[in-house]
This record gives sequence, C-alpha cells and structure tokens, in this order.
Amino acid sequence: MKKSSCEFCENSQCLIQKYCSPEWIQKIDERKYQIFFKQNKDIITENSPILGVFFILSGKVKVFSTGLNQRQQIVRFANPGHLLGHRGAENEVYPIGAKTMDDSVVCFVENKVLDDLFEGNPRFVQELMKFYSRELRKMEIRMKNLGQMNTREKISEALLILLENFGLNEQNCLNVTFSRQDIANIAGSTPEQVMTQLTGFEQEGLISKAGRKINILNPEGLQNILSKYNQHSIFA
Amino acid sequence: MKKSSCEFCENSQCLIQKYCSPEWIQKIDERKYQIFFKQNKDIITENSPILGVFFILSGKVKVFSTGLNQRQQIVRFANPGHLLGHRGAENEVYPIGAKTMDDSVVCFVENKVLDDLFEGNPRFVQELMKFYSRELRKMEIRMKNLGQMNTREKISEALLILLENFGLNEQNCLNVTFSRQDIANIAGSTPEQVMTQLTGFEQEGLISKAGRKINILNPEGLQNILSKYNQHSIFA
DNA sequence: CGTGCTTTTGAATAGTATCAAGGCCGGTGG
DNA sequence: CCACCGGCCTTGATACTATTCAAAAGCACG
Repeated sequence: MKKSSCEFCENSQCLIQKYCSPEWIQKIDERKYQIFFKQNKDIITENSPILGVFFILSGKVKVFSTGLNQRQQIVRFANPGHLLGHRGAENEVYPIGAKTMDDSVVCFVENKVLDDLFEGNPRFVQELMKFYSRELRKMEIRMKNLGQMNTREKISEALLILLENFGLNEQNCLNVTFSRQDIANIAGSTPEQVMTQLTGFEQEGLISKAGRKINILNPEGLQNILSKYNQHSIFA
Repeated sequence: MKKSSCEFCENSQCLIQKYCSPEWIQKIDERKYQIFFKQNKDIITENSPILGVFFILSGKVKVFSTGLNQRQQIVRFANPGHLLGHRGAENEVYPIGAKTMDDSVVCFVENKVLDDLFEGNPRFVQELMKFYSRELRKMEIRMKNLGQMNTREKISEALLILLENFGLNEQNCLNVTFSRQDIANIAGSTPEQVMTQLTGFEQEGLISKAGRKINILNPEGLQNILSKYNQHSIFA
C-alpha cells in the first residue's frame, strides 16, 4: 500500500495533522511508517520493546492487559485519532497489548522522530498531554467501577461502553460482534455471568439478542443500573 | 505562611523548577498560590469546578473517587513532585477528590497561567505529558488487577502499594497508619476482608500487626502472591 | 472512667466462579 | 448439497468466595 501524506489524511482527528506545522508534516511523511493490519492482528505485543507510538488512521483497536491464565482485561478501545503506546525510555516494554478489531491502518512514528516533533511543535505536545490526561481520568473512574460494582452493574457498563464506541445500526444492533468472553474481558467477569446478565436484561426489555448480535433497546435503562454511583463520564 | 520562590524550592522534583526557564519561574512565583493544608483536609472536592492544577511541594495526598454509599476508591497517591488535576475546560469539574494524609504544602496554578506556561516552556509540557502517560499505564495495570484478582491478592497488592509509597521505619513498620477501611478502599474490598486476609498473612509470617500498625516482614512473600499475574510495575 | 470509634471475630447470607453437558451455528471437506 | 466437526453459546448444578450483619473487645480521647 502506498504511504499517504498526513497533509491530506482522511482522518481529520489525527493530532499530527491538526497540530503540526506544514513543514513538520512533510518531515513526518518521510519518516513515518504506515501499516495496514487485517482484522484480529496484533499491533502491539505485550512485553515487546517500545520503539515509538502508533497513531490510528482508520479501524478499531482494543487495548488489553493479560493476567492470570492468559485472561485478558480490555482496558480501553482506541479509535481513529487516538494513539497507542507512548514515548518510551531505553529498554522499556509495552505493558499492554493492542489488537485490531477491524481492518485498520496505523501510522508508526519512531521514538527519535517523536523527540524532534516534540521540539518543533509545542501545540502538538500540549494536545498529546491532554489526550493522556483525559484517558487517565477515564481510567480512574473505570478503576473505581471495577472495584466497587457488582457483576450486573459491570456488565451493564460494558454494554454502554460498546454502545458508545461502536454505535448501533438501523435495527438498534451493536455495530460489532463480541464474544461473551470479550464482554467478560471488559467487565472483569466470566462468559457465564455475561450470559446470565444478558438474559436478565433481555427479560427486562433493555436489550434483545440473536446469537452474538445484541440489540440495545433501552440505553437509559442500562444507565439507570449504574445511577447509584456518582457517575462521571468514562467516554470521550 | 510566606510564599516561597520556585527557584529555591526544597522540592527538587517539581516539574516547574526542573523544566521552566528562570524568567518563567519568576512569573509563576508572582501568580501562583501556595497553600498549606493540615492533615486530613480536602485539597480537591469531587465535582467542584476545575480552576487549575495543584503541584505538591511537600506532604502526602490520596486521590480517590466516591462511589456507591459514599464508598471511596483510592485510585492513587500523590507525593511531592506529583500533581493533582489537569488543565480543565470551562465548566468542567474534578471527577476525583484529593485529601492530605500529612501536613502538606501545595502550589496552585490557575488555568490561564498554565496556558501561558505551556506556550513558553515546551520542555515543561513534554514532562507533563510524560507524567500523565506514566500514570495512565499504571492505572491500566491496576485496572486489570482490580478486575481479575481475588481479595487475597488485591489486599496483598494494597500492602505493597503502601510499602512502595510510604516505606518502612526501623522496625519494618509501615510509615503510615491506615484504617482497615482505607486499605479496603485501595483494594476494592471491605474492612472485614482486610482483617481476615491480614490475619492470614500474619499466620504465614509475611506481616505482623499491632493495632493499626503493620510490619512488613516479607515483601517478597507478598509479591509471590501476585506472581501468577503477568506483572508490570504499578510503581513509579 | 465513660464514650465513641475502630478493630476483631464469627455466623448467616448472597453473590460469583467453576464445572459439566447439551445445543446451535458456521465452516470444511467429501 | 450434505454430513461432520469444532467452537461458542446456553443452561443448570455445585462449590466457593466474599459481603453483610451482629456483637464483643480494644483503644484513644476527652
């Protein structure tokens, strides 16, 4: 695939395009790697050395951390305009893994290029800082939720996260098919519990399901399950 | 209390002192607020409007998020050199609360001063970005742990977090006295469970306790409890 | 030397994970 | 096109873990 220029990038949310000066965009064009990943491919492998940062041009990516018995905790989703990894020190490794959930295009910028970028584009650094700071706040809230919520609440939240990140099609069906295991990996629970809770939600008329497809009929109802908590938004 | 200059600040870890130019340090001196908080006072109240960022000069601060039934989740500790809050947009509120655990001195910098700082000190912004990005990684790992660990493991981790943040005195006793409730608030559990697990650890010779005082006898033993997990460090 | 808080312990209860088995579906190869 | 196979979904039974509730004991403070 031919490498496209950041200048004419289809993704108007990319921090490079938005906050780097024209002369720098050209330099990045020369030095970036643009990589195409098919669905379900690893962009970042846990514990591999940090060489730079990945900017997501298109597609959908899940970011996870592997724990006991290879069980994965999905910590967040990264969409176009978001980024993966960070400027790492020597010999540092990625503490998380990242896998595409759709065919995706990702731009990779090496550490040393990043350093130059930082020097020349203060506005870009500011926005990068805000990105991390926003994500940090979301993580802090998610952390409280995982620590305090019961399974029903955590799984309701997982559905809302999917809803927020992937949206619904015309039939109110989630624009993504996740296995029960995946949903459990968001909520911090088990596939069986996901099943039990989904069945419960269905009986309450909050959702309906057909195989793996899940229709969200009443998002407010799901939100109400969480309303006891002092909720701050975990969304963008 | 007389406001001290950043130039001669006793805290050599402060990002302002380390990464702002001399002329800017003077400007900050004029425009910052230096506030003394006694132990157990609120620096940030949850849901109050974001007016700026707090830089911790000295003391110890816990950062928490309040959930169901006023139950608190301690999401992290902030020590000298760390910062609280972030550059917020209009009408944004703090999603977390922060409370001193010791007598503490904190420097407050308003949003509009921060903006000027950002413009004039690219290196400062870079370091701020790295701070948030480091904290984000720690939160992602903590999140997995809270989602996957059982109570025994979570409470062992809580002790290690206290150990890392506050250290031991000569008698191997934690340099901080936390109530069972507080420990439960770190681990995402209940005071009763904390009790049960602490008693267990004591019988295994990992710790000993005298009232609220906890002696860590075998940190490696506590670490071993967590070793089944692909552990990345949640510490600095 | 009370008073009120936290700690400590145990018992009862509820919640959750684990295990096992059958059914459904999609894909593959005959 | 059909039969087979493997994986995931689904459900229920079981065992375990954790929370809740209650009550006594210890401690700090006035």
